[in-house]
Amino acid sequence: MDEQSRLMHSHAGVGMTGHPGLSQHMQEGTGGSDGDGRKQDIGDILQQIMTITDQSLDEAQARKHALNCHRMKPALFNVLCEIKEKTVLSIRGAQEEEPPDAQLMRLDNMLLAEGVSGPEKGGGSAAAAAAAAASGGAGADNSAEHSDYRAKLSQIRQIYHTELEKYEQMVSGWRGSYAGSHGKTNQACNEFTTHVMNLLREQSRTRPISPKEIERMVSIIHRKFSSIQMQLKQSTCEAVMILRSRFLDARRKRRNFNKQATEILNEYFYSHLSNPYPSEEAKEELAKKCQITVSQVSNWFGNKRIRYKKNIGKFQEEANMYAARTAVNAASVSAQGSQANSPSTPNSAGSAGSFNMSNSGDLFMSVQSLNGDSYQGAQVGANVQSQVDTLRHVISQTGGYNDGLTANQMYSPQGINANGGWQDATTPSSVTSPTEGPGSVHSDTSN
DNA sequence: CGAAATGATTAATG
DNA sequence: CATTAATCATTTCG
Repeated sequence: MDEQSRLMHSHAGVGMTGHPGLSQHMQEGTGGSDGDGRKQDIGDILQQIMTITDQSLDEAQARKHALNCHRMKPALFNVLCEIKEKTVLSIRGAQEEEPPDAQLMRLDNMLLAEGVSGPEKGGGSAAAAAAAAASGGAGADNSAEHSDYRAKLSQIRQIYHTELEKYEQMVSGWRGSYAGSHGKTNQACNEFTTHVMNLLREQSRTRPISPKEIERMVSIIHRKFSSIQMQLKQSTCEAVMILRSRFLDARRKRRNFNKQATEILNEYFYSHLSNPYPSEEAKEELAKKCQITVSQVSNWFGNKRIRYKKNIGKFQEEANMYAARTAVNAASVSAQGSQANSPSTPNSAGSAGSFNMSNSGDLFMSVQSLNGDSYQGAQVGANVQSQVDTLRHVISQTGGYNDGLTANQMYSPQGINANGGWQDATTPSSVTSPTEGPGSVHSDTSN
């Protein structure tokens, strides 16, 4: 205590030099007669301040009042404020500026994108109703699956908003373009700030507290609150991410297509085996028939192609089955038009046995070019092609005469072809059956 | 229950 | 942007 008072003393002495306010007060206070008396006064005041907390409350109040009324008080107060200001500034001058939160921006953007911080569409309790209504509208299945997700999301949003409101603060000039809501009511923060300010003001009567310091205090509070806010945003983001991965990852809610849909898809696949890449329209058609989306059709074909190619043997049975079925269909439908089922085809798609695509590709090419030249529409080409595909299977199933050809022209029992797939098959322009050429194909198929 | 089947996602590719 | 290949997560099957 003694030590401290001496310290204060010396400080006061230092501060006195060149302090207009102090000298002014001094003059009017003591009349400027003797310096020792003034020092004595200051010492007394300081002593009283230092010991004030040791006293009982009533005593302290009385002493406080007395001190407040002391003639030296304003001057001393100013000096102390100034000293404090200086020391504080020297302690932490530059490191005030916090890093301009790029992360906060990211979080905020994400929340906005996720529909959490955006405009509330169908608020709290109405969320379930909204979901229900939506389920009535488009894609009942889809929305029904998502309703749970939406309910949970709106729950998160609600919590987020109520919490945010508490910590929201009117940061006056904090990134002008920043999308946060500025003018919102800010219960907790404002409340707390006001409380602290009142407290400080109250204390400032007996304790050296300058307006600047109050300001700084407020800014500290605001920073704290904003960091809380950020934490809130962060955990909200986390929650949303978890929710997303739990509900929106379709892998978790996979349903097998119904049998009928699979039949349709397989039918198409095996009847277009040489080029199982449905056009956009074809995909739409299939999607409609199967009651699934176009992208599901795409997925299906993607999976099918890759899995077929990977292990043709496994699909042999299936292939034959569908091929036979569609072959029967084709035969019965266009029985008289084309007796293409005759195995007399010279090139015979000898490949058929192992489903080499290069041969079929050539065949396809020739048919296509033929169509291109002639008046026939593409439709015919497709028909022919699909029949050829199915026939190849029938032939292969029936077994017979293709072994030799398979042996010398065929390789890779497991591979589609050496080039690796359907894609390449259509590209080579050279016709592999030089003896006959397109003409034979024409005669074979359109006869 | 474990393995196979299967629909969806992802990274790489042209 | 469509496809392939690898992979994931689920469903179905034995």
